[in-house]
Amino acid sequence: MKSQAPPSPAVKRLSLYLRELERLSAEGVDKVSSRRLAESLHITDAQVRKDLGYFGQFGRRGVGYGVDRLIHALRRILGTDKTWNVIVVGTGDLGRALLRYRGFARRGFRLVAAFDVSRGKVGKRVGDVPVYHIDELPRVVRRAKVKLAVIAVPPEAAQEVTDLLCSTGIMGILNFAPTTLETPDGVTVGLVDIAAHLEQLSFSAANSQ
Amino acid sequence: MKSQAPPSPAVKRLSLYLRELERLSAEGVDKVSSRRLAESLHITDAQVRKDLGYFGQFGRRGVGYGVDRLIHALRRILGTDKTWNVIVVGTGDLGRALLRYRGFARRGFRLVAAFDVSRGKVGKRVGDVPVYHIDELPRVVRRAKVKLAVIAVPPEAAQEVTDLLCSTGIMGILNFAPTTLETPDGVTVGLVDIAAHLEQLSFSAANSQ
DNA sequence: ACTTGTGAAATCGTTCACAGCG
DNA sequence: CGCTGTGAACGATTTCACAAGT
Repeated sequence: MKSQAPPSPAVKRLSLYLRELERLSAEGVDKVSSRRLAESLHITDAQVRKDLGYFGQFGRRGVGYGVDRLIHALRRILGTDKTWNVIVVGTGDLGRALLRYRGFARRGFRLVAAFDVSRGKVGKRVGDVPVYHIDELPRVVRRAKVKLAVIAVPPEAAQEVTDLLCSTGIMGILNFAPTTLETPDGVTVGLVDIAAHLEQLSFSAANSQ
Repeated sequence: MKSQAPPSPAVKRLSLYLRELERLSAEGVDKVSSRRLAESLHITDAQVRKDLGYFGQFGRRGVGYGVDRLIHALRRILGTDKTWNVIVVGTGDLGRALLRYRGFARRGFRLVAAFDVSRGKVGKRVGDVPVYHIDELPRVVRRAKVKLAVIAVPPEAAQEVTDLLCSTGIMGILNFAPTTLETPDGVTVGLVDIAAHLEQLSFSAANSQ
C-alpha cells in the first residue's frame, strides 16, 4: 500500500516537465537536476521532486534525472506512450485551426476525423483530416476506437454534442465552447475558455500596483 | 485594513460566474441563489459565497443575488467594465481563428491589430482586423494604448515577441505557444497549452479504473 | 560535495455550520 | 423560513530541511 492519488496540480505540471525535457533532449542535454528544471518553469526544485515522487523514483542522488529516461517515464504516466485517436467536432475557424496544427502527433495524439452539420463542409478534408456529417460520429468513434474528443462548436450546440459523444463511450472531452457540460461519471471534461483567460489578465492588469 | 489578496482559483471562478450570470440574464432570470449558481458549475454553494465574499457583499439574505447587479460587480472586479484593446501576434491558423472569433467584444475585449513577419500577410485584414508588420508593433501598441496581447507564433519565436511586447509596456500576455516565457515583474502571463490539456485527459482516461 | 527522496511543518484553499438579516 | 456572509475546522498542496545515496 503505497501511492495516494496524486494532487491534480502535480499532474498538470507533469505536462510542463515533459515539454521542457523534450526541448532539452532536442538540444542534446542528457542529465538535468530538479533545480534546473524548476528554474525554467518558475517553480521550486522541491516541487519538482515532490511531483515526480508521487509516481516513482526517477533520479539518481548526486546526479539528477536522465532526460530521456524521464521523458519516457512521464509519457507512460500520462498515457501518451501509446497514440490516442482524437476527433474534432465543429469545423469553424477554431476547429479548422486545431485540425491543421502539426504539434499533436509529437505529443501522442492523432486527429483521425472531424465532424460538422454543414453540407458544404462534409466530405472535404481539413489538413489531412476528413470531415464527416455528425450523424456518422458514433460509427467512426467505434470503428477507430476513439476515446478523446475536442468540442469546437457554438455553445448552444455543445451539450447536444456532448450527449452524443458520451453515448458512444468516449472517455475525455476538451471543450472550447464557453459552457459547462453535463457528463456521466467516467467522462472527464477539460475546459479551454479563452475569454476567461483574457479576463484573468484584465484582472491582474487592473489590480497591479 | 480589510481585504486579503483573494486566492487565484477564486478569481478564475469569477469568470465562470460571470458567464453563467450572462446566460441567466439572457434568459430573463433576475435573481439567483448561491446554490443555483453552484449547481450549474458543479461546485458548492459555500464556495460561491466565499469567492464573492473576497470582493464585497453583493447578495441579500433570504433572497439571493440580483443577476444584473452581480454581472456589473463582476465586470468591475475583473476590469472588463471598460473595453481593453488587444493585439494578436502571429496570423497562422490559430491567430486567424482568434481574430475571427466574435465572442470577445461581448466580454470587454476589442481586437485592434494583428502582426506578422510574412510579406504575404501584412497589409491585409483578418475578419475586421488589420495585419501589420511586426516592426510596427511598438508604434501601434502605444498609439492604441494596448495593454493585453495574444501570442500565436511558433514556440521558437515566442520569447523574442515577448521581449518586444514587454519593451512597449504591455501588461498581460496570453501565450498559445508551448513555451515558458520570461517577463519582467508587472507583466502577467497566461498560458494555453492545448496539447497539455489533452495530456490531462489522457492521464484520466488511462488511470480511470 | 552534490542532488534526490521524503517525512514534517507551514501555507493555502475549501467546506462546515451557524449567526444575522430580510 | 430562506439565504447570505463569515469565522473556524478541515483538507490539500507547497515548502522546508535533512537523511541517504553517489
